[in-house]
Amino acid sequence: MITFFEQNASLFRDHPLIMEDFQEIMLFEKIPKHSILHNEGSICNYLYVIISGMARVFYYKDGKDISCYFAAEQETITAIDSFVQRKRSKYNIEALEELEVFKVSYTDLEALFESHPEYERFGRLFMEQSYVELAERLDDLQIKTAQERYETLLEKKPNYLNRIPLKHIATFLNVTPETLSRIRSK
Amino acid sequence: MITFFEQNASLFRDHPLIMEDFQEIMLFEKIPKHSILHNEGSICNYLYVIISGMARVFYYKDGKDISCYFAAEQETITAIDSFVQRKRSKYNIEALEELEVFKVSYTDLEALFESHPEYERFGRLFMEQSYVELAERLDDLQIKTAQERYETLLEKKPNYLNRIPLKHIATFLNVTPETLSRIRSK
DNA sequence: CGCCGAGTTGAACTGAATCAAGAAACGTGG
DNA sequence: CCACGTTTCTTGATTCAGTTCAACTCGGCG
Repeated sequence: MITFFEQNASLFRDHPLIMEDFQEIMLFEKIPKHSILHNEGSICNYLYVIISGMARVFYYKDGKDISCYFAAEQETITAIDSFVQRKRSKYNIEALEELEVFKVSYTDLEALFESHPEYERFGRLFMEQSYVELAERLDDLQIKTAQERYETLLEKKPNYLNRIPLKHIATFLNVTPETLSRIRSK
Repeated sequence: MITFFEQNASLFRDHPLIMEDFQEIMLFEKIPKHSILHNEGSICNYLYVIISGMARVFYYKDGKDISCYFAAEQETITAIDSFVQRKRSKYNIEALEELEVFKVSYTDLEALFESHPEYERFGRLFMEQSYVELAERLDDLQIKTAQERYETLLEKKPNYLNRIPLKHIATFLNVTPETLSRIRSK
């Protein structure tokens, strides 16, 4: 978890002591490769902070499996639609590698926000950061060619390409596996 | 501004009295049609809550004007990358109609968060909501055809189509004006 | 009026999808 | 540790959704 805080160090500038309370509501867990951490149609009650390993969020469109988010060490993952809005999720979460995570339940997190409102700040800054990253991905998808999207991913997240099956990278980039293969053979 | 709070009523369930402090830092402003509220390359210091009128966020890719966000009554608009991260923005904001807005400066908002940390909650919930909406748009862009993207917009934001020039709708949906025209002629 | 940008329509073109088939990598059980 | 079946990845040929280019219409505004 320390790495997670290092990663988000800027968020804690003003509240260096914040870690301790937060750590109390985190549960360490080992999760085997290929496990499904969350199933679509149910409400997602956990936010996972990844210590080691890799996971993805995906959903089904006309029976096809579409990846829409990956997370590795020091990153977080959850079925955001459900976790935040407390409704049934359209997303699934899968462990792409064996995972070591700290998980935080929605209930505990809410309770923490209630009892220690100073954590709200952390929550807000975290969401702001996430929003900006998502907006960048959307811009990429909106205007870049398949080739450019691949290059952007290579640049921003080089390690994804070694660790994630190409078929998932393909749907993430919104190309077919065939096209991705052709792009890569250059 | 009342409408803004009605729109986001759920956010205020727990803090019904929150409006008053917040209103103090809002400045009412009338902005003529076609004005540029924010220019790329500068830091965006304002969040605008729209009371009447319509605005858009856009940027340039290879000299082409690409719209990536629209906001109408009761919605908010800012150059999010810049407002949040305090860096030069890649985005511009333009009034598509004459606007009546309340604007909130970053400095005042930060000061409010500092002096009344209970507002952080509002900020967090607002960002969560925004994030989920953005994620939906990203999913649309990732897997839907031009036709489907148009239909989704029609369904979610029917009034956009009467009020926004089609060339902007086109770039927003990531199609050419020609394609949008053909889709519509059915 | 006449101009200019916005929108439409048609024809040719192209980036990426689809379909198909083979090669390589993976994992499971013997 | 190997054999075998399954899945993933590659490569080629064909097809198609959407782009590009070009010409024309319409509506607003000086």
